[in-house]
Amino acid sequence: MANIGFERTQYCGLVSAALNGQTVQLSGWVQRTRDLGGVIFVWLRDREGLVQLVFDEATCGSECFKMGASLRAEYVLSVQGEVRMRAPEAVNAKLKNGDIEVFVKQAVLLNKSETPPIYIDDNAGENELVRLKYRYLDLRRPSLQSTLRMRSKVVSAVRRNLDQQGFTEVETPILTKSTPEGARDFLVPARLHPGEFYALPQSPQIYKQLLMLAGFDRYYQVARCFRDEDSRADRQPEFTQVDLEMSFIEPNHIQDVVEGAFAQVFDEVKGVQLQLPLPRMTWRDAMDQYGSDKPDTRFEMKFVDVSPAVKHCGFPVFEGAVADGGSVRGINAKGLSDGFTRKELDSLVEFVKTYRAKGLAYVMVNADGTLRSSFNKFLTDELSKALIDSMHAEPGDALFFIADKHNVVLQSLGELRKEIAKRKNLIPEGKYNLFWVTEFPLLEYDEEDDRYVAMHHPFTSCMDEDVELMAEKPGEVRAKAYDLVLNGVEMGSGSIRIHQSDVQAKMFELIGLTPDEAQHRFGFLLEAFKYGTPPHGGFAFGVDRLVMMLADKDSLRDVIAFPKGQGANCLMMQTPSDVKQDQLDMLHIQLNLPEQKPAE
RNA sequence: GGUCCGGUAGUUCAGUUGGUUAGAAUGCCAGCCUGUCACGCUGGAGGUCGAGGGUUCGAGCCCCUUCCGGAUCGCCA
Repeated sequence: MANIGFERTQYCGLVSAALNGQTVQLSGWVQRTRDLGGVIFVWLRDREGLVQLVFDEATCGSECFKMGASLRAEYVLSVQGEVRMRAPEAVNAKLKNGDIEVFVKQAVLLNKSETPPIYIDDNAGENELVRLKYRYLDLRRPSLQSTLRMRSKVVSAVRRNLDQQGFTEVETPILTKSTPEGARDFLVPARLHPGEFYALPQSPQIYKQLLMLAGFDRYYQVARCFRDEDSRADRQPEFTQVDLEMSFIEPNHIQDVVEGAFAQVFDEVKGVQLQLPLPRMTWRDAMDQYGSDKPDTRFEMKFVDVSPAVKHCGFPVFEGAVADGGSVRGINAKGLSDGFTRKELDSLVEFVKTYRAKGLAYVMVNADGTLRSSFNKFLTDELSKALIDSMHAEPGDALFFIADKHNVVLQSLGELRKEIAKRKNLIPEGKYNLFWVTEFPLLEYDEEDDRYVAMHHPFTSCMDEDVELMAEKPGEVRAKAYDLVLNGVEMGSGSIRIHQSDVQAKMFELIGLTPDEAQHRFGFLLEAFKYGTPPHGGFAFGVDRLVMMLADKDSLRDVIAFPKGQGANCLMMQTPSDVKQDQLDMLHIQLNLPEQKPAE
């Protein structure tokens, strides 16, 4: 067998009828073989797709033919051969290039493979454990390949867009300082400073503000961020965001920049033209109408506050909630009065209970105008009229109500709204509702700690018109903070920052940091702010989530090459892992592990 | 920290009321086959039923503990 090397002339998936009659060299992995005895068909795969090889003894010679018969799945192969049209009856319409095949003249087996534990096929459904353990094989799948290529295009589009708008990309440290607010930090011991630790950044927030102070004016970074919190399908401990910051800027201008970048991404990656400027919705409206600061506006079912109508209705559950300072709100599932079986309704009751709602009340308006409800005993003529009027209900509608404390009502009814839309297919496909939620509260009350905490982060400035509220009603102060929301998912958030040292100090005080603590944690920042800090603000959005939405995936694992599992671990590398005692000794770290159960 | 789902052949799964030697498909191995394309045909190998303990004459199945994976509430400024 001649040594033909392995450098390709073409990608397998790109061989087409246009190359008919030409000799090509292809390199890739064996997808599948069909040995018919006298002729062997082999699908060869590379990043661009498949092509059918034909091993015919008359064309390739006996030695090569014998090798062809020994091929197995995932063997690495390079072949030289002639592209030929297939006979019309032999065309495979399922292959992109199923009208041609490559008659092998020479071949070299570059590597063998063990029988792989997973099939390299999008339709195969191994469980997550196997997929993550053999991630390098999982990544051979066309869907993961195309998603990661889409991700690369997204980041490229963002970079080009921001570069064009005069931004400078600056890298900031990964080894940084632990911050008391917010998520748990990942800590890194400092060998040269026994007993002291770096923290991995939750975001480059402070660095980018210092870059504004330093006069860069427009900064961005594709930044890796870390949070030591429990994972979810849409939350990884390690993630990537596009982080940007601008000086001498108003919120509208930052939003313009971000919109421009998103428009370019949607255009280049999906061929979708976004209508700019994007719509705005205040946080208050979002909460009142959808019970969420990241509403999914692809479908209706907006909230109606029926508290005034039911204040004295005689139904203890409704009356009680209002009397306790809570509320009663409802949604109208149009035309679905017959859409729910008894069992489904029960499961919806259970569903809202996971969000701490005590129950779910419903009224079905039958086609003939009669009513079926979960609280018939209390549903007087007067109450039904009040509810039907407030909910704008018509025959055929299904009304759902939750009565509880405000935040419980908002969250549980908001989740119910989404759940009903999902179950009843009320969400239109291929729609991208991208918009801003503005005027977030500056602070929210943390009942557990009995203090206010920053809703966005403690560097956020408040709206000028709300400054006077600060002293007496801090909970009502609105921030110059804004989120970007896509189809009910938070894409990113930003704000105008505090740029005055005294205001920043006051903010730390407001969220319960003693002056000593503030000085210890952020003294450098308070000092820096004294040296001519320009007004500035910025934004950051999650690359992983954006790609997840664009690629229509349900899990971040599908858009990250080497993701962590639920336990923030890596099944492939077995991380985290223990370390040698001398490594710990060098760091002056002594383990204090919980007692192991004795092995039985 | 809580709740729920799952763990049986390399893989995806079935396994009835607790009852003989734990099955199917696919993959794998061997043989046959010159137009397959999820090739076909014949034969074969392949199992710590996640682990430990208990109940029982008898456990994949019931009970307890535990490990692993996933979803989710809390948490995630």
